[in-house]
Amino acid sequence: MDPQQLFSDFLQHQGLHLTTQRREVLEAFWQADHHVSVEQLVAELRSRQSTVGQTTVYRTLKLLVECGLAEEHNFDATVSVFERVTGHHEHLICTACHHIQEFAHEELELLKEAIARSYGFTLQRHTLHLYGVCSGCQAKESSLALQVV
Amino acid sequence: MDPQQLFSDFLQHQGLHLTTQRREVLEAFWQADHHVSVEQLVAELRSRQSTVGQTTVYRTLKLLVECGLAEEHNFDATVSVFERVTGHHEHLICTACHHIQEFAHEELELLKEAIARSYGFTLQRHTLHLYGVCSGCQAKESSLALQVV
DNA sequence: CTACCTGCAAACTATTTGCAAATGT
DNA sequence: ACATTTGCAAATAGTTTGCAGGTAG
Repeated sequence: MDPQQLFSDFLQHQGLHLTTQRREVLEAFWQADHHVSVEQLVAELRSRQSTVGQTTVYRTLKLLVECGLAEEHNFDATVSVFERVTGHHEHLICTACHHIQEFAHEELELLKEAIARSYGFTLQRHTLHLYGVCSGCQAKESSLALQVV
Repeated sequence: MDPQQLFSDFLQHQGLHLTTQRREVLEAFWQADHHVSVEQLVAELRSRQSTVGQTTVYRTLKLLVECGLAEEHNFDATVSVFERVTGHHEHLICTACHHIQEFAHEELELLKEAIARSYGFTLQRHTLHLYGVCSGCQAKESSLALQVV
């Protein structure tokens, strides 16, 4: 479904207003990199001649999370990053270059359901973060090691 | 292996000093709840008549993470919590009462290794967080629903 | 004796909030 | 009309850092 439509419906249902700023934030967010921080999103908006304040970006992203269009992640850092929700997937995070590789895994989904059930938990959501070094950075590291030697 | 011994060896190897404060922090940390925030650990130390400052607790926990005795987690909150490292395990987090249930799962470990390998990643560590409602809170919620009705 | 450590206070950073003016329905 | 929204500036909260005096090796 069209995200603008979904957002608009959500706002109406909550008695909230669909403002120019909220439309601009969603549009920029939806077209930006898959993972953006508030700072990055503000920069993107500025480059689009939008004058939306950073406070509004924070508040709008919170709304987008509420209506299920966005997901917030912390990974390792102190800044939160937001990603648009399309389907569920997990993350492989390179600790060297901070590249994020997404992946989905059917078997894992089933496993996780079974585990939660066995502990009497009703699952709401989950995050699987695999931290490691990606192939590109491994190549760089080994050539660096040669130089040092 | 004895954690105090491991810590002592680690410090010596790094040319750092084993101070009274560092010994106290490790001891309190090792005996405290499985998951503690800095604030909780300081409170625990105070109740033991220790006068260690909170800055030192932050710095010592960082050292404990470096030498592999502690792990830092953020879960959903803004505060970091630290847990002592014994063996690897995952976390089920109750979003209602914030209870944390730990579990280990052999099959999952293998799966995760296979996934990382298939994307050319060399795995360093990973976190699987399952968020949901525990059985106790589900019971409370349903009785609450009856009252409202 | 020398480099490391402590703890206070101040700095820092990401995020949140109060409020007066502006805006959507 | 009227509640909601905006954006600035100020507050907040967790964590980090500078520094002067103290301590381990």
